[in-house]
Amino acid sequence: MATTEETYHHGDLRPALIDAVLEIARDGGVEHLSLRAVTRLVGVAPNAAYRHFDDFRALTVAAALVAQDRLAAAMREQTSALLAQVDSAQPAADAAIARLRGVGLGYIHFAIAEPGWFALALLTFDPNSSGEPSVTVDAQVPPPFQLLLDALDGMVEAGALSPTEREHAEWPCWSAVHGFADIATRGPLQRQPAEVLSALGAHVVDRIIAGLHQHQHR
Amino acid sequence: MATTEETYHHGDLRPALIDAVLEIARDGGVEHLSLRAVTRLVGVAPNAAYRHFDDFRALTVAAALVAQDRLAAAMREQTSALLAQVDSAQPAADAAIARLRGVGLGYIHFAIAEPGWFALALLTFDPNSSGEPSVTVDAQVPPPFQLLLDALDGMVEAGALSPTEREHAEWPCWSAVHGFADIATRGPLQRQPAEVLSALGAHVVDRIIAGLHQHQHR
DNA sequence: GGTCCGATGTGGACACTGTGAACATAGTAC
DNA sequence: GTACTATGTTCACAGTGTCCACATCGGACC
Repeated sequence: MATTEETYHHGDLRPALIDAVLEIARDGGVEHLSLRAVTRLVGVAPNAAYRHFDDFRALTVAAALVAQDRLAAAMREQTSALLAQVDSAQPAADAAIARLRGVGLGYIHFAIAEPGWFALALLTFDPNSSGEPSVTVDAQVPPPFQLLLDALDGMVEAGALSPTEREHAEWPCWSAVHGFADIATRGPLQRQPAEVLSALGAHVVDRIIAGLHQHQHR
Repeated sequence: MATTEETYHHGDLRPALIDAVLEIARDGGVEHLSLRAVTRLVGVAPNAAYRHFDDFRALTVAAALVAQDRLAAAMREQTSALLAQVDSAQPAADAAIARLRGVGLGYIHFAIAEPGWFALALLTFDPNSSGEPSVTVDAQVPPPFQLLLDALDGMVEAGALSPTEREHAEWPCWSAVHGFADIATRGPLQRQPAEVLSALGAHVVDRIIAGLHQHQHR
């Protein structure tokens, strides 16, 4: 990995620090993160980080954005895999539903497979000091959330969801999927084997998708 | 409040420490919790806590259990309030549904109204050192979760849910409600006004309840 | 009634943490 | 070759949880 020889000046410290955060978060969990552990891993003095980040928090957020991108990538992969199983002869609504399932299952499977990165990805929000209310984070929609919005809009286009049902539909979906990921990761299900979590996660996704339609109670 | 005069021995330190944790968590948030802050508030040396708790973590968990009880109490109140609106002439299924809604709305409203206590209540789980898998925590079901299980069983008894639909139904419900509380508390909705959160929360609860029935997609 | 003893709280110390200020070095531009 | 700027280092400080030795109280025992 060290293509550049060891010098007094590291030369590529900023990305190296972010990588170190990702590595520590991956196999130690977010709670083992510390400025000193990160710089120690890179082989540099703790304060060197302050040339590239205002704060330890800022470093953490920069790495969290990377983790968020990986989460989004996993969701896209899962979506593609499910869409590939849909026969092109089937109605468009089926494909739209498969896409929405992929978004949810991708989120959940990433959380199960990479709990450290998943926890890291959540550190974007938090006590952002100043804060006038904003519907999303910093007027910029995080990529994973954008995937959900697009999938829901696709449902409407495909006729799988009425415009009325579409309203605010992102919140039930996001709540259920994120909530399950949290329960499976930090909550009462945290020690369950991956197969169990995967099966329960699929059940959660199917139930919330079913609930998007506003039918009468029987 | 000091019925016992100030002595060298505090005399009632254990509950006092737990109260202090609750107070700090309530208006400072869980991230401001520290052994030293807690003992400082009580007016005692940091090490005094070690006569009553193995660990700072143990103190924290003890307070978390109290917070969990208060959460459960809020859920029971909300459930009673909703049940009171149901006419006794209405079918039993309506009452069962109202009860389930109360469980979910109670959870969400508590999280919105007391975010510090809510975050504290979640600290029960976590890296419990050793850990063979257990479906619930320490072979003991937390009171808030038990309320959900009872409400779902009540749905079956009232005929509002088939036994097949009842299977694993606790996870979609818990995921959606807990997930929304997390989003509203620590996530992208954290700065929204309480009315907005309350309305969205109600929407989430209604959607997940609708999804419990396994009808066909239209 | 005096004496011991266990329960409870204190003080000091240690290894950590994030962060600020002052200093040192390397590479670049003139 | 000499300045300058970017980038790391070193030292220092306040804060954290936790361990160890000590102080002090209340109650039990003879």
